[in-house]
Amino acid sequence: MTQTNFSPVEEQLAYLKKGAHEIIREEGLRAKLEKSRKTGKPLRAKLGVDFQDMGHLAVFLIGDFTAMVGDPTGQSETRPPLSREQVQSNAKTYLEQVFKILDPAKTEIRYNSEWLDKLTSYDIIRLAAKYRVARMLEREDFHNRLVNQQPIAVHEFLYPLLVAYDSVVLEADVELGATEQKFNLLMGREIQREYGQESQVCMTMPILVGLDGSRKMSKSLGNYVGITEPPQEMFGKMMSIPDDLMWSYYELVTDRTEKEIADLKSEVDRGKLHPMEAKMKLAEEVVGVFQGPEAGRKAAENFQRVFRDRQAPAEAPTQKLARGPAKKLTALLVELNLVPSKSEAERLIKQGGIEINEQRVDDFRKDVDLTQPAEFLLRAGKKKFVRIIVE
RNA sequence: GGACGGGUGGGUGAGUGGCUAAAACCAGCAGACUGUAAAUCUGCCGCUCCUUGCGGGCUACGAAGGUUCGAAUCCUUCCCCGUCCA
Repeated sequence: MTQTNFSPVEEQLAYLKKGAHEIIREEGLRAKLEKSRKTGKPLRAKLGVDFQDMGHLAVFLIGDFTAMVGDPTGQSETRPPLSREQVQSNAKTYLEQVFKILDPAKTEIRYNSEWLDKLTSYDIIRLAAKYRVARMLEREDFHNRLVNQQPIAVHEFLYPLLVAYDSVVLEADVELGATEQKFNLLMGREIQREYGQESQVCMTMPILVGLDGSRKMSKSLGNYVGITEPPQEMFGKMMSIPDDLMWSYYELVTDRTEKEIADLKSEVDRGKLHPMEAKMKLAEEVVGVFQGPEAGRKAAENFQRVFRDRQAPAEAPTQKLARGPAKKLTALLVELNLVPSKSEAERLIKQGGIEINEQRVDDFRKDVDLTQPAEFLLRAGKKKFVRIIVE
């Protein structure tokens, strides 16, 4: 796991700075990088992709304990505590996604219940004694709620302390987080010092704005692209973002350098490159990052066929059907899971959303002949295609 | 412990005895349009059956009972949530 030949410090630093919003403190980071280069000991980064690329060790921390306690959100609301089962199933999904970007060999997965479960009341009170209420209230969210007379539960004060304590246990050199996590990250620095450790460097990264172009990307807000989603889906979602938002995605998600991005942008601004072209490129690259370049290219081609040229996709999923008596089209649509109910199927047909072999179907009472072998392409709505084979 | 307020379709939320499968908005879906799965416009938007009709049946307004020809709407009990006071 140890790796002795790190790149020169300045090189590493430059790479790491791309996409980072703020580094507290850059000097500290430089010092740590220098030390690690000398000793050949990789830095331990609490959640860090880029660090891994530089040969350091990423520690992916799953806050299973804190999730069960309930997280304070930025929405000035208290998130409900999750059950152990829920947390476990979430963790599984996280890891699935995480390993799309992190190299498992250079990643350490830790669950914070591992140590937090063991803390005694005594330990917790001692931990709590290391921080002041006034400092706690510096956090904007707490401050606002206090001023507006909205409730703040005591455990919410504990939460940042525990997050900070995680850094102590992990002996983190660097912690990465979204800008909104800055408070927690900084707290890690102070608490580590209290426990006689060298303070971690905090790197904050801009929050990725969701597909709606205004709120942060979040699964619960439903404006997200899942990184395990099928390429087609991912591509489509990327195409639906507002044009202006492209650049931030280019910066945060793709490997392009800032200069490349600036060049692209100026081409678009000068009308030399069509915004749609730029966005397609983006979508292709984003898919490429998670699913491989090949998948990106295919998704792009497919998108052009289906949406620009309005043709059937190159390859539609196929469904085999056993031969049998003729069947109502509506029933068939439900059976194929293209539509949730027969009523919905009827509506779709009435609205002209069903095509068989590129021919719009307008009789919702139509029967589909299944008595002899056949093959046809069924289209339901804009994006669902199924190649049916009756055998 | 006390005082109020509230639980309605995927979400917000109107509706206080029939005209309500339930306003409006959002989300979703389809069609048109478009550089796009954006924006805009139009339509749809519980399930199901058929003889596809301003058709029939079923299910639905926290839960269970009750009053009534008829209840999301009135009564009873229960469960849950919120705010304020202690």
